[in-house]
Amino acid sequence: MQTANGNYDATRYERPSVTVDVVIFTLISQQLHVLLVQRRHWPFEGLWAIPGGFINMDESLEDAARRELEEETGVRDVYLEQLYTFGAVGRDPRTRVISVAYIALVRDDQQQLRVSDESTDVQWFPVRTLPDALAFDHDQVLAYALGRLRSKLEYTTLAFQLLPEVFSILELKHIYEQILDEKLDKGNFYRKIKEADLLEETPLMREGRGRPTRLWRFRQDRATDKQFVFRWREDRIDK
Amino acid sequence: MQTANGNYDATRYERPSVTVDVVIFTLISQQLHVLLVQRRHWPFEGLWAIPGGFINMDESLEDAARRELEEETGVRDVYLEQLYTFGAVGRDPRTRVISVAYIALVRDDQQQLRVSDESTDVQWFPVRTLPDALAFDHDQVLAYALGRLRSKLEYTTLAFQLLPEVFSILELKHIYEQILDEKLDKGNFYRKIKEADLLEETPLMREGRGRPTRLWRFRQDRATDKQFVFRWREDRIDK
DNA sequence: TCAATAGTGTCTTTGAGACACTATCCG
DNA sequence: CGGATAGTGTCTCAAAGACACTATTGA
Repeated sequence: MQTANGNYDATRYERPSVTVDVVIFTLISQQLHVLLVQRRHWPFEGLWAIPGGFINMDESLEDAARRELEEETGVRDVYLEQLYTFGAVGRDPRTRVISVAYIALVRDDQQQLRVSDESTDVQWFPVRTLPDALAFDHDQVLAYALGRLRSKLEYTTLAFQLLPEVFSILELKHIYEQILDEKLDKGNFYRKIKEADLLEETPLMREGRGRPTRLWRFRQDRATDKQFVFRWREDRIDK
Repeated sequence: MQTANGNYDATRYERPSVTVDVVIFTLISQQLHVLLVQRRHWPFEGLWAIPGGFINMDESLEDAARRELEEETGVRDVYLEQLYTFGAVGRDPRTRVISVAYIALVRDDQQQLRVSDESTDVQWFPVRTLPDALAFDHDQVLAYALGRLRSKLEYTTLAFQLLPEVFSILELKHIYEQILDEKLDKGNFYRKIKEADLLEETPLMREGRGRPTRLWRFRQDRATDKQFVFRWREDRIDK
């Protein structure tokens, strides 16, 4: 018992294993992708899985998530947020495993992928074309993560974690469209994002085929203190 | 590693303890209350704590939450929802403890409180007058639970879990006011709740000092399939 | 009758959504 | 000039909020 009695004995109870799993999202050429590792060993040998691993006794859950992420995939410097804890009996055939799942958002850029000796491969998958079967209950974990991501976009500045340092407003709109999976009106998007006063104009422009576009920077200061509600639909709610 | 290698050995890693803690809310005479237990033993002997305890190897997290809740407090038949997992190093002086926290909502009614041998007392506290110090990091857990509860009220039918079978619309309004901690307009509340079509009229009336009031029942069917967005303010968002 | 509580109606303001318009580049 | 992309203006409609009004009871 956490409310234990005086003669508490830490070894009295059999203990489950605790892991952290990290669902990592990024944008690659404007498409939302998720990072998976291919398992080298039993169980689920050869299947793709969400990266993760056992926690150490002297690190917090979030530290464990960062460490595992780097060890298994080489990805660093991510935005991390706890998602949910999965603890069904039998979700891991080896032993009882409680898994604390995290969402990570990274800027595409040049994350240097690395394969650990636990895996045969590490790869970004577009969320629209995921492998058919995933190891463990990772299909559920992934679905849950996607749902949460979509829902949080509408009322947080999470999407900015996926963008490079400077970006155009229409690029930002494109991300929202990707993740929400619906078309947004250009004019309304401009209005809404300007009103929110979350962006800072830079002197930079980017040239393309038509009219050059202004580049903006995300105002870090507003990010945390001011909540950003970006709600075009009221019916997409994270259960 | 969850992505373990072929010669995985379940005993290779030292394992943390895993507990579930349950923050239980109810309404008592229209005030929001939370249930705490007073610890009989070290550590934090004599301090109030959120009820909880170690999970068994053969039960899911939610099952564990229900079991602990009943064992420690006698409370049953609750609405349960996972809140967050707390895992800071040193949050429990005995050993490394990962705690999966749940929120529970119960109808006041006649929950028969019971004191387990782990505790010297079990008591409902109004959320506005909580004990100064709580055991472990339970003040944080509780604050987090309250934040979540407030936020979810605005876009779910959670509040109905706190109400008796039949109730008046103004009672419902009162709950919202309690939990959101702001006054709501009577007319607007009537409009909004009627439009949502979540209530079913009963033939019952309740007499009081002035005009008698109609009693309503919550339409279970609408509860799950239809999302209820009850948003008067956009700025109260659960981080 | 009045005090007390329940419940309705209505005006104003805000903001989302649709969509047409203007701007600036290249060729 | 026209095609392509960037960015603005404006109308409409629905819903939130403020608030005044009516209804029904007991004393």
